[in-house]
Amino acid sequence: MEATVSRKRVDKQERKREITRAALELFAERGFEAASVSGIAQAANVSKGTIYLYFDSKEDLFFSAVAAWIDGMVSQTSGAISPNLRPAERLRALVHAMVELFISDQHSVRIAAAVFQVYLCNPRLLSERNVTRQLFQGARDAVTQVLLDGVSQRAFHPDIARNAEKIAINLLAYLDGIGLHHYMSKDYFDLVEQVDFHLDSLIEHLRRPCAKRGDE
Amino acid sequence: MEATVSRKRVDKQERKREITRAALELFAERGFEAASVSGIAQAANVSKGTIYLYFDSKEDLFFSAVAAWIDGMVSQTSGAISPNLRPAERLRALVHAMVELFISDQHSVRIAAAVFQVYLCNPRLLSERNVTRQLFQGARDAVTQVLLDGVSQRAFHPDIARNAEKIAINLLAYLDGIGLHHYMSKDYFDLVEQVDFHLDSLIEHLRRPCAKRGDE
DNA sequence: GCCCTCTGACTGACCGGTCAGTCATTACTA
DNA sequence: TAGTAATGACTGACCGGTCAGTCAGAGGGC
Repeated sequence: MEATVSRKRVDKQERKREITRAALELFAERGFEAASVSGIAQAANVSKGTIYLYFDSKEDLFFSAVAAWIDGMVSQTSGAISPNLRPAERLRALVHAMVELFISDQHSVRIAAAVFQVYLCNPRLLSERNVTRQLFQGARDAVTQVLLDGVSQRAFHPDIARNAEKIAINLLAYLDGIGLHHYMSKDYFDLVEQVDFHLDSLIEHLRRPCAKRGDE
Repeated sequence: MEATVSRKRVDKQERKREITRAALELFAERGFEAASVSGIAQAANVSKGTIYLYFDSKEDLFFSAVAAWIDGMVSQTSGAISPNLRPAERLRALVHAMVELFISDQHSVRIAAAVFQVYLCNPRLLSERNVTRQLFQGARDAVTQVLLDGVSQRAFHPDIARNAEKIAINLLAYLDGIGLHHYMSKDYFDLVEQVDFHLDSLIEHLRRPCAKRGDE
């Protein structure tokens, strides 16, 4: 009865971890909606039914996978924080370490994007998961502001003025994703190098509505 | 024949614009996958079949909607750019104006997130739409770097040190989305105000794995 | 060691529902 | 009437989630 060690085939914790790992992989690769539970089951070498022995729903699986990812990041970073620092300093150090880890992890951007979009598209989850609306809006606003302020500060700061065009075009490309493709199909870095020669046609192109595939 | 004013019911361009507008609304609200073509048709007051008279596929509709959104932003901003500036300066001014507009548009973050995730989850599109892989990776890296550098710079810059905790907790909350929810169910802003008193338990909480719903 | 019982982790066929996309039909104008 | 724009019922695929049934192996009696 007591001390029930691993009984049958595989340790339940281990199996749950395996499913979680496969899920995180697929959620990061395809996003929440496009990642199917069947696909995750296949990747974890279990049947779809098994997933539902360990998780209540796809949503539960998603947040469990993200939580496991966070747990991993936190355990990797929090150990190195000196306990001698004052609390506020320790939090700063923790954030700094997590940012470093975040950058070094290939999947981080995709996972963060998936989490962000799931919350964006399901405001209901904010209350269901005890995340206050103010908190989320604060986070969203902070991300937006930091993203945009950061870009504009970088783009216009004199110290990095020589990279301004590169960053600006990156932002434009990020913003439209397609609007510049007819222009960008030429070598983009060549464009940047010769920016003064091409800018007129670029802006001219931007002025015109994007008339892709002709309006018949 | 000439000056083809509204012929049948509605001008085709106008109808296409209406569908595009409804699509952008729903894509922004629910994301690419969760926004259904039927729903978009309903929001545009047309039938689903009509959508396919104007667009080849849902994907085509999505990128057309985004392109229209970009066209709108560009036409709103490019007109104000003085032609007397040197080309590089004009590009900077254009970016600056677009950033301003981006911030002021409620849907911008959601649309950008959707575009970003669609590209993240469908690398195939990068080549199909003549967006070079380098360009996209550049954009992604720029966004990531700017996002994280911006957060850490802000958090650690002495001028804004008094907001550091707020921003740090925002970042943590953004990163995990759920890991802090048991903590955050208390008033988050109270926490920030009394950060020195709560930080120890916060970090203690972060150290422990998130054991939600018990592992049985 | 052997056999039998019993458990529970696991399976995969199946369900109701939704999706993107199609096309025969209708509605309407010129 | 001729011709086109618009429709919405329909299709086949796939979705998340369920559950009756399977079977490897733990455990107990001898």
